[in-house]
Amino acid sequence: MSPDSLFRLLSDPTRLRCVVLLRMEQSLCVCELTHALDLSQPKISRHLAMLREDGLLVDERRGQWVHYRLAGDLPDWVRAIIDAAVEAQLQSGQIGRDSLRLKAMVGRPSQDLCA
Amino acid sequence: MSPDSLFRLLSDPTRLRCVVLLRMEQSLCVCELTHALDLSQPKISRHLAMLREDGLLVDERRGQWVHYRLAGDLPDWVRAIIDAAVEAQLQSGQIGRDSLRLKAMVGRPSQDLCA
DNA sequence: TTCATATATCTGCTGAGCCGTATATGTTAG
DNA sequence: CTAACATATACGGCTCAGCAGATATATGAA
Repeated sequence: MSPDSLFRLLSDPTRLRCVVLLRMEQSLCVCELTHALDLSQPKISRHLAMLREDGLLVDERRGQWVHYRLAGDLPDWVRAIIDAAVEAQLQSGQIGRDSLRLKAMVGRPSQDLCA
Repeated sequence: MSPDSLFRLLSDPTRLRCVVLLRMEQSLCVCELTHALDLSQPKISRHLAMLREDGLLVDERRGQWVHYRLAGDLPDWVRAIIDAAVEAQLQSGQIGRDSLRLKAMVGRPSQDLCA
């Protein structure tokens, strides 16, 4: 993971929102992210694939669902940048809107309500 | 300065190198950056203008030269991201190459050798 | 003024990146 | 098996960011 790669990845608002939300929620499946960000499934899936291919996220299939989370072996400077992005998105209110939609989602696979 | 803006700005390798070098050197004129990054003057100037227009850099004319430096009123999360980028570029060796060319430059306006 | 240097901007072009739609793949239930 | 759901990917189109090269502007010296 080079600085160039990370900043290129985070330069897209959709990818930034995914990364920041995953940093806060530990792990989310694609349908949860689709719902939280209020975007189409192929769009979310495509961006998650980019983040995965560059090693920023890892995926894990649990039954029908594929859960994504931040990779565990990220360098300190990557974590520092992500944490600063979380702080910034908190101030901008972007996270508020996204996590509000996430909490309002019914039947979330991550919440064992139907998994 | 929104997170989206900052990451979009830093997603270009040329802009990232400018910001990181300015973070380390405090203040540099356009010709020093052109020399250090070994890129064309119009290219450097265009990228500096983008960074200035979004408030990340400020410029100051001193005679023939225009010096750029990081803006003084940047939010903490912006500084945190820039500092992490410096750390990352140090590890990647990118800074080494750029500042080596900078040090090798003769007649640097910032060094009072000819200013 | 005229020349030299430093910086900024304009023009035209090309490729990267993003999108929506459709479809393929994988999983589970019946 | 088929149907329903979740996810991934392929396809085609489109916009825009970045580039090189030329030129404009600003400052200083002679």
